[in-house]
Amino acid sequence: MTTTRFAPSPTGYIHVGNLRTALMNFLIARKAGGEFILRIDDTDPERSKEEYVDAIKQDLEWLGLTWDRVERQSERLERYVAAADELRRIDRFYEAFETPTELDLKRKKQLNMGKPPVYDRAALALSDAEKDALRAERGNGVWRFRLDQERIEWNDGVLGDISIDAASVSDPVLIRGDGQFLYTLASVVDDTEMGVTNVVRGSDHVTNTATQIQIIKALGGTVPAFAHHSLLTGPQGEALSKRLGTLALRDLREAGVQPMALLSLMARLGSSDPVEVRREMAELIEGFDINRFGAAPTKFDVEDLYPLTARYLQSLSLEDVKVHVEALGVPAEKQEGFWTMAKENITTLKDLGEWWDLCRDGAAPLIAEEDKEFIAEAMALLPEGPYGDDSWKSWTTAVKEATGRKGRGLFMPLRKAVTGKERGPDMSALLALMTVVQARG
RNA sequence: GGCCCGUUCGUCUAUCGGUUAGGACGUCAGGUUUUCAACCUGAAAAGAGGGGUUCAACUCCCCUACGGGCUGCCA
Repeated sequence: MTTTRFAPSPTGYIHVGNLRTALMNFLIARKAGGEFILRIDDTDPERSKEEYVDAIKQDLEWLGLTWDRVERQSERLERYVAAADELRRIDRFYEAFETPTELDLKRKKQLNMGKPPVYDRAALALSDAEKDALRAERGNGVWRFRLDQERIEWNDGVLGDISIDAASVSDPVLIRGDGQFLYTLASVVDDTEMGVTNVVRGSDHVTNTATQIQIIKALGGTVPAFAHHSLLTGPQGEALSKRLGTLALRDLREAGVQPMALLSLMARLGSSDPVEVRREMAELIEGFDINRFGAAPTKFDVEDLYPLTARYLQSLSLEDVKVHVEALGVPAEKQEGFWTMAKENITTLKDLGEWWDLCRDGAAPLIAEEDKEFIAEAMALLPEGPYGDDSWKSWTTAVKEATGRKGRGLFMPLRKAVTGKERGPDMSALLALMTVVQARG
């Protein structure tokens, strides 16, 4: 069975970058009729917060990314202990005692000499007596996985054939000095034991993947299919991490972005498929193919979400938005007409209020100097509100006869005088919903 | 510095040696709608640079430049 997972660490709110990863994994699982696991990577008790766990779930629920199972790494520590024992047993694990400062110094030296900053495996040469001495002096060391120094290759779902020389990578630390298990080990153990078949993640994990493949094999697991999608950049190509502050999912929700608009973009951006707003998740699932994504960094512009949101809203019926319309206080008999009129002229649902205000209270007129006389004449011909379906037609016909104006020269000044704006809904539909025209005096 | 990946219209991309380099979004211009929007039609718009290989290169190879990632007792 196809099994995928989204594995956020609850150290903050999730943002568009995380969403892209989550969505891809979700779509793959759903398309294959498989299982989608939400795995909370909370091995770090210092930084993990329950509040973020809840927030992540809320954000995913808002988007309809339902998971079949929740797993928490903090509840699986004994599995990691077992894996560590196994690695020791097969002699792929060794304890090292360098302090962070020492390691830092080593790296700097290597760089100065033009050498790659790879851990020199000095600890491998330590005798048991030396280890005991170091342990007594410095406490427990870290545990590193001993890489086989060979080329590690895999066929990546996005990147194609990848080959990384293990000699260019340091033996990864899997257990910290304080005994805490690190991401690389926990992730590998979980993926293997949970039967994860497809791992989609950002290309920032490419090098990890090389070492993880060796660990998986060492533990006797099956290597899943890997796909590393490119990372999102800002519109100028700058690293997105600099802008993530405004790109948390909850901020987008707060700004009025519609889930399907966001999902439609994230499910296709960076692929060869066109970005089109979809009404249903099923359509996104149906058309998704990870192989159609490119390896180059993808520019993402938050602003693109708003036209998509607007389009999505246009496709909705009153039923879909009834609560919002009702919340504005639109009387039942006017709701249908109001939504039909307003939906073409809003970007987010937040804009709805503005149009209802106009219907209820009218608006301060916008009258050009040269139109003053014309508007005065026209307003004299406008009966008192409330208005109905024929009001606009009969009024403009009368104004046309009285003034001889027609076309844009007739309608635009009237639109501005009635609504106070140059752009807006169909005037016939709008006036029918209005109660007061302020320009009438 | 080392390793990995990348670079085609403004944007996301197609092209698996021979194409008028295609599409989508955006932009612009017409049309339609008695007004806005929508819609229809059309247009402008691209192979980072330099070397090779080849009858033929966007496509394969090398170099350079640029972009992204990794190079943690983070994930």
